[in-house]
Amino acid sequence: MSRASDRAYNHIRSMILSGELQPGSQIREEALAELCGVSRTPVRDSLRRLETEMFVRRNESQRSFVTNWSLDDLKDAFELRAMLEAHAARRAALRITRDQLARMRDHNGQLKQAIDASRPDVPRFIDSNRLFHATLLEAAASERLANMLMQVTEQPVILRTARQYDLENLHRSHHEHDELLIAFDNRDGDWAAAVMTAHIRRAFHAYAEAHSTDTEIRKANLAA
Amino acid sequence: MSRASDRAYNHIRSMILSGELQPGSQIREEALAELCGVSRTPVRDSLRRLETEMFVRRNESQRSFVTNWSLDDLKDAFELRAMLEAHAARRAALRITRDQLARMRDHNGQLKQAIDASRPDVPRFIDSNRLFHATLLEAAASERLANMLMQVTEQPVILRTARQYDLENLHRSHHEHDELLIAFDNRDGDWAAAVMTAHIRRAFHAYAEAHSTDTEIRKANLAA
DNA sequence: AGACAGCTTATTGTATACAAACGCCATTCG
DNA sequence: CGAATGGCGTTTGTATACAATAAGCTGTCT
Repeated sequence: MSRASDRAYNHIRSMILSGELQPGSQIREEALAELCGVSRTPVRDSLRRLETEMFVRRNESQRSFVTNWSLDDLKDAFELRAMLEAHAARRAALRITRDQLARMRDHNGQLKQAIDASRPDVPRFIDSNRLFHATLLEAAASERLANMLMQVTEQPVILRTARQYDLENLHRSHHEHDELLIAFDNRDGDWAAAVMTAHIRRAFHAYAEAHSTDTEIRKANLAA
Repeated sequence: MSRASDRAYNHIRSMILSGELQPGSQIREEALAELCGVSRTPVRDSLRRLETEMFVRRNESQRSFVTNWSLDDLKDAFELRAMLEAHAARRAALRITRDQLARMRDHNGQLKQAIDASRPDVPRFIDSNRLFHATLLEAAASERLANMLMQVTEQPVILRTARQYDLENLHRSHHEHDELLIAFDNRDGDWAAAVMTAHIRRAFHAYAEAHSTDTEIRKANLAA
């Protein structure tokens, strides 16, 4: 999309991600337009897009609100993501090219370097991880599947998950990716799908654990 | 959405479904605006929406075209639909209320009446079928899943599938629905998911068979 | 006091004018 | 002759003004 529209979309999205726009709060088109330095037209486009991505919700009289995520919503998104990624892995196992496989190996190598450093390089981990999954999706060769996966992957809470991984989880990710690559080598769709299911579900588990700890800490702080 | 915008959306969508707008053809905003009797603004909204639903595709320079479906795309959509509906069935089996179950039974009863008449009432079959699946989706209680399923169910080719069922397939649908209801009664998610997978895959098989027959006939006509 | 009607204000929806981008075609230069 | 370039027409993007709708408020009537 064009410049103003893109700018508005990215701006609003990042304001939601950063919490600058609080979950549940109403957002008005004109206010956003001023914040983004564009007119209402591109803002409206962005809001429609963010609405389909479930970042934004509209009430019965067309007013927009930042979506307020419950733990159930999150579980839901992860469940769907696990299913879709497993499906993608199965398809990829049957279709992946030598070149794509080589690129996935490379991305996983980069990922390993990022976590083998004296201090883990989390941004680099996230980037390699993203590229790994993107290449897998390319190998799965289903535009529709790719679109759907974006919808469940680009959620605020999911985006923050990787940052909450401890070192052990980072290494596990690397090993799971490795196993995935072996499954691909063997063109074993069932294996690939199973590894991927476990991979995503572990990610959810790691998040939920960190989250519940957070919640407990927050409760403790409030009590004090 | 509001009146003009809705009107434009439905109008354009139905023109695509009816073939009035040919697959692959370019569509210009202003032309559509005139056809719908509205300005470009609501037309643009509609195009964005139809684009996320993959009815419309845009090239790299933002021009819009009616999506042109390949058999692979179709297979893809059915595969995803089978997976998502099975997931929905599994969730529904664990959550469905007495009321929802009663409504599903009722819809399936209506469906039976539609096909037991001396001449099957296909529109009524389609409507009961739709309500049956909608109630299942309600029982599955995942807004995100519902949105995704819409995306793969509302496709032109899929919408036409039901019309291509022969009488035997109509009856099979009824029986599969019945089995699903028994699985729900027993709160057996695995069973429900398996029945649903078979249900959707049979639908695809029926479509593919009719389609290939069509194609063969067309080829024969061209050869003659 | 409570409820409801009518007015006022806030917010979104639509139309339209203008700006920008892009494709196409012709023309020119190597 | 072919490729590059520049202008023209077409199509989409953006801004803005105005219309429609919904929410909130106030005052009145019961």
